[in-house]
Amino acid sequence: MHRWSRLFIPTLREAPADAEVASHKFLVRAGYIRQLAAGIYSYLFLGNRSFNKIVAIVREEMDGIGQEFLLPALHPREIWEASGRWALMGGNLFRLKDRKGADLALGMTEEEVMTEIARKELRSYKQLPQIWYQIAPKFRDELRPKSGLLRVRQFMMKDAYSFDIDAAGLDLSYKKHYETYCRIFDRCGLKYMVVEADSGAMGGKESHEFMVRTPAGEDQIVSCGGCNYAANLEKATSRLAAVEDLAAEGDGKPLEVHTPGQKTIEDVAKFLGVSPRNKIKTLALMTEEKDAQSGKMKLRAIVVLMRGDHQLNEAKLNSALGKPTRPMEESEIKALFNSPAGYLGPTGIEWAQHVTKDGPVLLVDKALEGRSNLIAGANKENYHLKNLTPGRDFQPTAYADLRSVTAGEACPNCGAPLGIDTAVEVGHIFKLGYRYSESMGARVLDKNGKEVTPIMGSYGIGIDRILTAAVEQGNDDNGFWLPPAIAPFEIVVTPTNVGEEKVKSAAEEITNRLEAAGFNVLLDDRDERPGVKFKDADLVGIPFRITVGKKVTEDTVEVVQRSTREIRDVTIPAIVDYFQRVLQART
RNA sequence: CGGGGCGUAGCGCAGCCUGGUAGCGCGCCUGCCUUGGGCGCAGGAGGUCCCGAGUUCAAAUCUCGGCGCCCCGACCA
Repeated sequence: MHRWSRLFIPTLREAPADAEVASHKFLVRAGYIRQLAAGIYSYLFLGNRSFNKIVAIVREEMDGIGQEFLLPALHPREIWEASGRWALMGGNLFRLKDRKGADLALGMTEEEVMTEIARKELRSYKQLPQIWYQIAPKFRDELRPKSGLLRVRQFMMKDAYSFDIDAAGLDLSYKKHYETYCRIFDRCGLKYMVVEADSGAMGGKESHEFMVRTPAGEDQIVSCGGCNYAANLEKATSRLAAVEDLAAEGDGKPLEVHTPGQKTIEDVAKFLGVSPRNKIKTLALMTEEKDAQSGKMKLRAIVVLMRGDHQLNEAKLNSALGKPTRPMEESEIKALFNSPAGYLGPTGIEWAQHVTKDGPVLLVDKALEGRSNLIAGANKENYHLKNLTPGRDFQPTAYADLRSVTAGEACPNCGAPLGIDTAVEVGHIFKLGYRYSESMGARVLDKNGKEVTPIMGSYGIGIDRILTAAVEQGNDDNGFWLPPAIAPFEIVVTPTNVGEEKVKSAAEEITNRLEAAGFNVLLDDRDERPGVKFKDADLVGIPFRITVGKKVTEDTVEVVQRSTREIRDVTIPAIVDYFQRVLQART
């Protein structure tokens, strides 16, 4: 029997001053977690119980489609070199040296280790498909850990990897994960959305994120109220209303206009009496790439054109270019384009006509494709150009979707207005493709005895974030309530006065019977005043409370549902039946 | 890495400007009392004032250096 008086459940009346988000405040106040260092937390008794329940659900569901491994967290530099990520991951990868001076890394994901096993062991198409997973700590040297358990340096991840002979096989492995993830999050009692996602630094094509809406989240998700379209802002698109182009002025050729001191889009549009929609926003960026001949890194100018009222989406730009960029400095703009920074425009510059060719790259957002008589900087202090038409007055390297969707724009599928919410990512599935199997040299023989590279997928779930998201999803001023499936206890039994023999023994009896029926029950046998015990019961995330008080003389207790505060009298003999009915859905 | 803030008892904070006895609330311990929403009374324990150096007769307080933590931004599977 779990007696509160004997357990370590250090609840706090006040939240630590540095806690900002609800989950952080309450998990600390409720005695679930304690901080060890920035982004590093210990789980105490209640936290660990909840954590273990989540792990059990994930494991049970994953065992339905895959096999569990346990991989080392300490990785030799060599395998990260082999995949190319030693250089790519930058500061986010924890690195250390052993006493001999050899470089090691703490695993942030395990594509390399899993692929290394596949490379050495998989020989034949007959061994495929494989789905291997593990539940293990991951490490990230975050620039800024924050929000309690939401962005941390060490966390527990369920990571899975699939190996298939061909794309059709990968589709199936991916689908299995998609469905399994839905079952996992359903069983954990989370309200979640599945959104199309950008695959970012992972490479690969198709990708979905499992998101829980909360203001504490760090992701923006775009969703449609009219259909099931949902996507991460990094990936989302929308249907734009047609824009009326300006009429050509003069002979229709680019026409210089004097715009003294007008630098911003807003200023220029107002000054010329046009809408920002008829203006071109010119953004100058720099990226680094390897020179084909010398093999040395060199800078490459990237100029991006957006519709005046649109925002550049960095994630989209990154995936269009395949590498990150930084803003160009004023001196660089001057040196490369002989233009003052506020008046840069696309004309009169020899743009590379393909990304593989030398020269500055001109990427133009699709919203400008087919437009005419636009206005942009003239590469000359205090002047802009009218009558600009892409393709006629300048030749873009390429058109691409580079724009961030804004709330209220039309859904690409059905046209209904789109909404934007903040959310926290609890799961992410990727079709990786050949990136790791190729670079690390995994090969199997196919039916025809020919060597082929297996195609991979990778699939993650943040265990800690399931708990955090659940707290974010269910809390009020007094504390939080977890879904029964992941709560440390489903029921807390609160005798109002342990000094009264009848109350005390009834509480014990009820606890015994519920435990015998398989429920997780916490008996608050502390000799405290009722107010203290009620406050604690409200705080610690347990979804049901049984108050044992005066009504024991009538063989009756009160059952309180934490989320709704609904109170119901139940007779003691009926208590087990009652919870079997109410908690029936639990697994 | 840029900007801002903080570091004094387990938690929340005051004291610092203007150098001299380290303080408040909650929590904790003992006793009495009380028992349906963080009771009441009495007594008590608990501090390298983040670390180091300096100035000074004297430093929580002033100066310099370092470390840690939080927030905003940048970054981000």
